[in-house]
Amino acid sequence: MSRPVRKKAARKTPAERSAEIADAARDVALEQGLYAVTLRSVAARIDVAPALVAHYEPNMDVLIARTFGTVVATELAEVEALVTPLATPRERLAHLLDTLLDGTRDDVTVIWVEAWAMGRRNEALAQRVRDEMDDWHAFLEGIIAAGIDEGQFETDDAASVAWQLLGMIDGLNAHALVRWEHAGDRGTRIGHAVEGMLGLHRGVLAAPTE
Amino acid sequence: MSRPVRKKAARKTPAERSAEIADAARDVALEQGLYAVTLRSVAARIDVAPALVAHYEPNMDVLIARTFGTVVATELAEVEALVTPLATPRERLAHLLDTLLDGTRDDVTVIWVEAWAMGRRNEALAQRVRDEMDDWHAFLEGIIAAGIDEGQFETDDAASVAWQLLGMIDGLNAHALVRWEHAGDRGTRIGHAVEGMLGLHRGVLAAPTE
DNA sequence: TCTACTATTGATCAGACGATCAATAAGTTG
DNA sequence: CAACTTATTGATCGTCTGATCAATAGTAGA
Repeated sequence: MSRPVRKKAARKTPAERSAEIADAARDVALEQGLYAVTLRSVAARIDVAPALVAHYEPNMDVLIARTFGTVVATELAEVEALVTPLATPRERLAHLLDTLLDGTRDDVTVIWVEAWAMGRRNEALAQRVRDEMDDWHAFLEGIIAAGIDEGQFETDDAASVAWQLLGMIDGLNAHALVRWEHAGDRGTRIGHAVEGMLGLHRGVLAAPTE
Repeated sequence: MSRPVRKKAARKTPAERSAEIADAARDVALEQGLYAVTLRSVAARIDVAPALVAHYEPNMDVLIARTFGTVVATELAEVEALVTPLATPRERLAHLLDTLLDGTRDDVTVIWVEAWAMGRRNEALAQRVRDEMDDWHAFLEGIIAAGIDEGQFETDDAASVAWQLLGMIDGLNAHALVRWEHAGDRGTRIGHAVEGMLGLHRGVLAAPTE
């Protein structure tokens, strides 16, 4: 006689349960992508009835949008913490590129790519995507502007360079999702493009800092 | 008394029907994306029973992969026809960038973006994506190699520049899918980055050809 | 004309999805 | 201890998905 695998879940405070659901959604998204974030998958992960998730999240589109937001905002915070301490804008930029293109963040890349596609059918998500892109853009622009101030970079439009850079990073990472062979060395030779955008002499960006 | 809307479809030769299904799948993909290419949506578009589509396409993953392939290969052929007649590699490259970043090809961009995401669950599609990326890469590399031969471009690694360029184009276009404000002027200022990659003087690429 | 082939169909299956709702039970307040 | 609130549940609905299969009906060839 096999009995039901799950007993009734312990009653928790709304705050606790809500956080638990958010965490589960985040984990599912990182492991299997945004399309896998469903009522049932989230419920199963915390061993709870699907209806409970629906009770806390009356609209799945919103949960998906929020999950995207937390994943991406977390990544930005991590990269910021990693790069900001560095001494010069040039170092910060070089280290940022190395970090974002080292091929260890495919889980987040999938979420970005799926978000661009899903955003056309999920306006809450689209809004969130725009917001997070704005945050990333502001971060990059800050580095570039600092470089201009210190006379390291030369460009008349830091904002424009920033979104070009973002596009480049996101595109190269997206390419890697299908394991395209050429995507392997992403990051090793992106330097010249960036040097071109910032009026640097060839090789300056990749050169070791002394 | 409402009668069934559809009579039995006229019997066609396998070749005809097969082509009809392929066309319908392509139209659905261009209008609503790859995720909308389903047995039922394709069948409905040509006013035929879903089972008939299944009869011709025993596996939807394969139909989706093939649909992606035709859409993307067609686009490549169009761009090639547009650009190849131009006199110099510099002109070809400039015109290619203008064309691909003019914001009129979102339908194809969606297909690319969805394909990168779907490719992780659909190996047939992933293989096709890699193949089409190879074709695009070869095309770009050809232009760049020609530029090197003619002394217009300066780089030691045309292949590497080619995939960086691809990444840039795809990333910037993907950003536009969620109608990010900054994505509006994609293409107007991509020049400096390319100039950096190709050792050109600033502004040379965007300058009018005389 | 008779036969063989097969294009096309409706019916149906099992599996997902989001969502809703009445019933239960755990906890809180009086 | 009783009354109330509400976290949690199972059951269920309607809709979508890919897939299978026996039955029907055009068509081509002998």
